[in-house]
Amino acid sequence: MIEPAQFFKCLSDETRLYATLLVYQEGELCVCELMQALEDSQPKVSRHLAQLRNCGILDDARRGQWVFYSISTQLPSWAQGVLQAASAGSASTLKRLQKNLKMMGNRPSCI
Amino acid sequence: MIEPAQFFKCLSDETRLYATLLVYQEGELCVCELMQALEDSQPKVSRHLAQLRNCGILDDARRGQWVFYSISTQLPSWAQGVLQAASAGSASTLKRLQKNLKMMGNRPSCI
DNA sequence: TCTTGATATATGGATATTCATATATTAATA
DNA sequence: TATTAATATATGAATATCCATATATCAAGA
Repeated sequence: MIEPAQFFKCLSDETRLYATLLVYQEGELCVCELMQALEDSQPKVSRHLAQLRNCGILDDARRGQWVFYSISTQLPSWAQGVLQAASAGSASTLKRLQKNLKMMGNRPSCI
Repeated sequence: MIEPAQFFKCLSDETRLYATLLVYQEGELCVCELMQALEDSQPKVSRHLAQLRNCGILDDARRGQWVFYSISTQLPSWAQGVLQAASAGSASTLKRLQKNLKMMGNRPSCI
């Protein structure tokens, strides 16, 4: 079970925060979708996702060549409350990142 | 206005997290009360409080020889939502720290 | 079914930077 | 002068990021 301070440390990095909030909003996203949305390099995104997975914030599941990330089913409800509040606090940034996502062609989620 | 990632970075340290939650629960506390509650050294507590003040999470007010800290009136509501959720996630630790506080003699708040 | 190449993702190593803490000192108030 | 609080400095630990490379999957074609 994740401790509050560790949870906040994970969300203290913008890449990890927005990756988490995007997954929270969208349900699940693969690495290449998150690269597009966040406009970041593959190794950078991958490393941060690994950290979120190791902390128990995200689950991963491979389907074909893609690895999809979703909010961990183990995440306690207080932490989901934090994500809800953080989404409100990041509304304008999230809107921009979700626009990046929509502009992406050939999204694996749609196959 | 504090950004979500910066806010979470501030709460990612246990001293700052619990100092903030204690102030959130108690209304206001001075440095020496927080030292007792957190069982930490004065410079350590002071340094973290300065950081919380600089980030706009806490306000400070000197009354006589004591400096009292309270939740900033500028703190946006999404951030207060996070503190509410974090309090639930830290319930057992908070209970222990508040016990330390109650055991303290000569509390400035009571004068 | 065995390559070959393309795409997707993860990781090792190197480096630079940030951060927490301890100790010592200073400032302010009573 | 005693108490309370803030700050300066040094040090070690943690962290982020980059580049290069490794692994995994899939799609074609022989």
